[in-house]
Amino acid sequence: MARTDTDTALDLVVVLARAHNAVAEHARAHAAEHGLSLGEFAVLEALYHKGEMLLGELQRKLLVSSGGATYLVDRLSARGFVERRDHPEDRRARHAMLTRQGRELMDRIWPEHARRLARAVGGVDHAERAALTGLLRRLGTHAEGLESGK
Amino acid sequence: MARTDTDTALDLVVVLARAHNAVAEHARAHAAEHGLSLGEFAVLEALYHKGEMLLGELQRKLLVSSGGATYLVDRLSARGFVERRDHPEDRRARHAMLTRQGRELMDRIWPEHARRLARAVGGVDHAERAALTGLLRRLGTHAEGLESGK
DNA sequence: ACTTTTTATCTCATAGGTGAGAATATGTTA
DNA sequence: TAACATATTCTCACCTATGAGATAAAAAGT
Repeated sequence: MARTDTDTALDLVVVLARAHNAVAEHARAHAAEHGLSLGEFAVLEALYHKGEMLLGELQRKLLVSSGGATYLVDRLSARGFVERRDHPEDRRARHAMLTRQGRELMDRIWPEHARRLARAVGGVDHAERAALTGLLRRLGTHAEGLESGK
Repeated sequence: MARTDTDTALDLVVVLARAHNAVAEHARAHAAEHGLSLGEFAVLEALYHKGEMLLGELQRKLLVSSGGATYLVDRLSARGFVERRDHPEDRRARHAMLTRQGRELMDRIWPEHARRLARAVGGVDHAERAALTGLLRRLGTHAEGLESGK
């Protein structure tokens, strides 16, 4: 029986989900070793690499809801890794930025995190990785561009 | 400044997550149109294509906790799409299976679901899809095989 | 100026899922 | 048989994130 385009598309969706889950699990496990959820780690990582960000920027970058951004920054503030700062010109807006503690934490754990992710995707070699990244980028961009209805 | 293997690995992790999220969002939106969460839809789909399954099999296939499997089957039972049935030989175990209603629901909505997923991954053509699927399968298998610690 | 619309964050009720442990059944071993 | 280990589902307390609405500020329109 002939395999249709739809069949191969569904296969792709399945392996995409499995691959993502497997990689995310490594990230989750490492974050958990330091008492952080994946969302919390993602906030720290974003601030670590971009400096300070508006909550709304965090929200869009991490693909969480507005309530979610508030929640994550609250939790990290309570533990002293992040602090809020009022925006100098727009009084609606607030920055989130790493505290010294937060920066030290990331100095300590980020290299290992990166190493583990590199190991997690180590099943494909350098050249394959480049091809895979290109195809996934195109796939993602296309899927994001479609209206979900239709 | 030279891009290291680690850099390309991190790029891959990022686009993998974005691609997966974008595709999953289409699935989520379609399931929601029929009042189903993604987890609920996944249960129906599994039972639709595999016939009846033990709750434990569902749990492993859907990557949810034992509590999660119970919860999902509970909700679908309450709406009459799924029913539990005792296992004939192992009295610890229970099957979940679609009711006639559940089967009719899936007859009605599955083709459209498949069509939407095919559209969502339509950014890459047939040949690319085959390559992508192969690479992702290898990536996922490798990542699943690694102990999360180390 | 005034009104309206948009933008940014926060609050809160709730959905959805986790994971430890209970309850029960089965399999294994002294 | 008794004791123990393992397997399966279910219960329950809890965690994380959502989304609608509140609040407030800024921007745009009249």
